This record gives sequence, structure tokens and C-alpha cells, in this order.
Amino acid sequence: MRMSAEERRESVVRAAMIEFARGGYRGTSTEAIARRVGVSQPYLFRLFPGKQAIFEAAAERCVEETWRVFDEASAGLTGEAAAEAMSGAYMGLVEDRDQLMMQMQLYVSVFAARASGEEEIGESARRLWEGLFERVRIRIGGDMRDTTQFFAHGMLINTLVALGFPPDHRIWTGFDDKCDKAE
Amino acid sequence: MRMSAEERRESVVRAAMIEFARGGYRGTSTEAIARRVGVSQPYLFRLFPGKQAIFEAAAERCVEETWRVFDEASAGLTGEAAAEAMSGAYMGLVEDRDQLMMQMQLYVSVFAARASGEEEIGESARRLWEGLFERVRIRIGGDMRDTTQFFAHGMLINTLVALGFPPDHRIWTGFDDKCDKAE
DNA sequence: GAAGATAGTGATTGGCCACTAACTTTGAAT
DNA sequence: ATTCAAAGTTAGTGGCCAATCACTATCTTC
Repeated sequence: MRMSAEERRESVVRAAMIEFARGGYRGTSTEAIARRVGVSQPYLFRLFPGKQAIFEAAAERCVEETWRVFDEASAGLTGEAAAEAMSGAYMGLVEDRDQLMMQMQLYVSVFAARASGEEEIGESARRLWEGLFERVRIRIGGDMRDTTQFFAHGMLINTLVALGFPPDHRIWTGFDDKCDKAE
Repeated sequence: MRMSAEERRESVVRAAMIEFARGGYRGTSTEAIARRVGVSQPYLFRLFPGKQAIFEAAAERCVEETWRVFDEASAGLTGEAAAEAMSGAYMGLVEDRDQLMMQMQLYVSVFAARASGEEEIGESARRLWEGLFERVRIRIGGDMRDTTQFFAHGMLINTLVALGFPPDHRIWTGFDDKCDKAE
């Protein structure tokens, strides 16, 4: 159970993704994260300077992870085929609600931070998100409109997952045949 | 400054929309809401049974308000023309960030509530959202795919607003010509 | 096997916050 | 003018939570 600080930090980040996804920044106690890691609460503050740093690490990891999923799914593909592959992969993420919800928590938390004057957080979040957007855009052939559409559908999926519409609900119609054929 | 309980409740709901939009459920104190209303904090608990009830009222109002905007913008129109009108109206809402962010807060809060076993909240939120979806769908001609697309773009706008991308940022390309002509 | 470093804990604290209880003010009808 | 109800306040409570401090246990290297 004893492990290096680096390994511990890693497990903290993973635990934090789950807890923050479900509770949001304010709704998640460091106690809850520590419990999930299996470590005492004060020890988190040896591994990270503060709660916010843990959240930022989890948020960054979340975006990386999302790209990893896209990248794997569309490896070797380009254009429309890549877009379809990534759409399918994102639909697969619906099972892993925590991953999708961590995204949402990032968005609202950034807004809250900005609303109370911490614009640097906004800047770094925008850089992260734009980085993902760009990588996807290039992968699917560079078209801005297609990329926008791709992300738009992703964001709608996040919403439906958050609200808890069951996968067989009629509201999901229009995702069954993804954003293919029409364009 | 003295007013009827009903009027007071109304101003509480309006104030709550702003505060909850910026801080989220956990990040907003009843003190902050009361201050914005211009009333003492304990008095809120005479007007509402608890913080949660205030949030629910604000959330419901938010959805109603959104439909009102759509309805006004697309009055007398149908099909694609209605869709374009509503898209334009939604883009107009970008100025009023609080309105859009209250939506997002609703989504993540519902997820949090569901994660801690309060599924009834999820049910009522889904009813609200589906109601909006249905009204929009009918207005734009009944097609499920078009409606999905419409909402998808809305959700992406929410995200971009949350992250604070300035309106002239290149990421907004693809919204300039809305979801028209292609289909 | 001693010594320094690294991993980890228990106890605590100061601040915030939802909510309650008990009291006061205001307005309007009688 | 008096009264009664509705509008509103001040003071307080109990619980939670991020962060700190002082301490212990376990490796590693010589």
C-alpha cells in the first residue's frame, strides 16, 4: 500500500475525476477523494498544494483521456471515416458517465472561477479545449463546420447523460445514425 | 420595498437564477441570494422550504424563459424559418450568460442529485427538458434529426460561453451561418 | 545498524453556511 | 385608534470542510 509520491498523485487524480464528476468542485470534499484513494485527508495536501490544484489536474487528465479515446478509435482513418469512428467512440463513453460529467464540471467551474475574477483558469481551460478541438479538426479533414458539428453532438450527449435519459429513450433518436451521410 | 410574499418570491427566483448560474448549487450561499434580493437571509426560508426549493424554482423558470425566447423569436414561423429564427435568438442569449449558465448548472446539479440517490429530481428535470424539446420540435416541423441538431448547437454554445471564448474567436466559426442550407 | 529521507497519520482549527427560534414592524380593515 | 395578520429582522446553532501542525512508520544507503 505504500507507494511513491508520483504513483500516489496518479491515483489521487483518478479518484478526483470520479468524485469531482459526481459532486462538482464545491460539492466534493477532499475527505471523499482521500477515502477513495485510501489515504488520509491531510496527505492530499502534501501531494498537491490545494484542492484547486487537484481539480485542475483532474480536468487536464480528463481532456487528455478524451483525446486518447478519439485517437485510438480513429487511428489510421481520416475525413468522414475518422469522424464516424470518433462519434462511435464518444457514444461508447456514455457508459462511463464520470468521464463525460467531469467535462461538464470543468465547464461550469471555469465559469464560476471567471465570475470571481480568476481569468487565468479560463485561459488555461480554453487552451486545453481548443487543443482538443484542433486535433479533432485535423483528424477529420480540417473542416471547421464539421468539427463544430461533431463537438455540438458531443455536448448534447453530455447533457442527456447528465439528465439521465435512458439509452432507449426516444430523445436519443438522431444519434443512432450519427452525423454521417447527410453532408 | 415591502411587498407581498408572492412578489418577493418572484424576485428571489430572479436573483437565484443569477447567483446559481455563477456559483452552482453548492457554490452559492443563500446569503448571496438574499443580499441580491435586498432582504435578510433567514427570510428566504419563510418564502421557500429550503435552498433546494429555491434552486428548483430557478431551474424551472430558466427553462420556461428559454422557451419564451424561442417562442417570441419564431412566432408565426414554421419549419426551417422557425429553426433559423430560434437559432438566432439563442445566439442573442450569449450576451446574457447567466441564462445559459443556469441551464448548465441545472444539468450538473441533476447529475449530482441522481448520484446521491435523489432520482425524483432527475425525473422532473427530464420532464421539463423534454417539454422544451417537444415544443421546439413541433415548431420546426417535427423532424427529430433537425431538433437534435438544433439542441446540439445550443449545448455547444453553452460550453463556449462557459469557457469564455470571446465572440470573435475563431472557434465560433461554423455558427455564423447557422444550421441552415445543408439539410 | 545508524541516519537521513520519504511516505503517511491524528488531532485540531477557524471559517462558512443552511436552517431555526424568537422577536419587531407595517399595513389595512373594522 | 385598535387589532390582526402578514412581512421582515436579529441572534444563534450545529455541522461540515480545507488546511495546518506535530508526529510516526518505513524505506534506502553506507
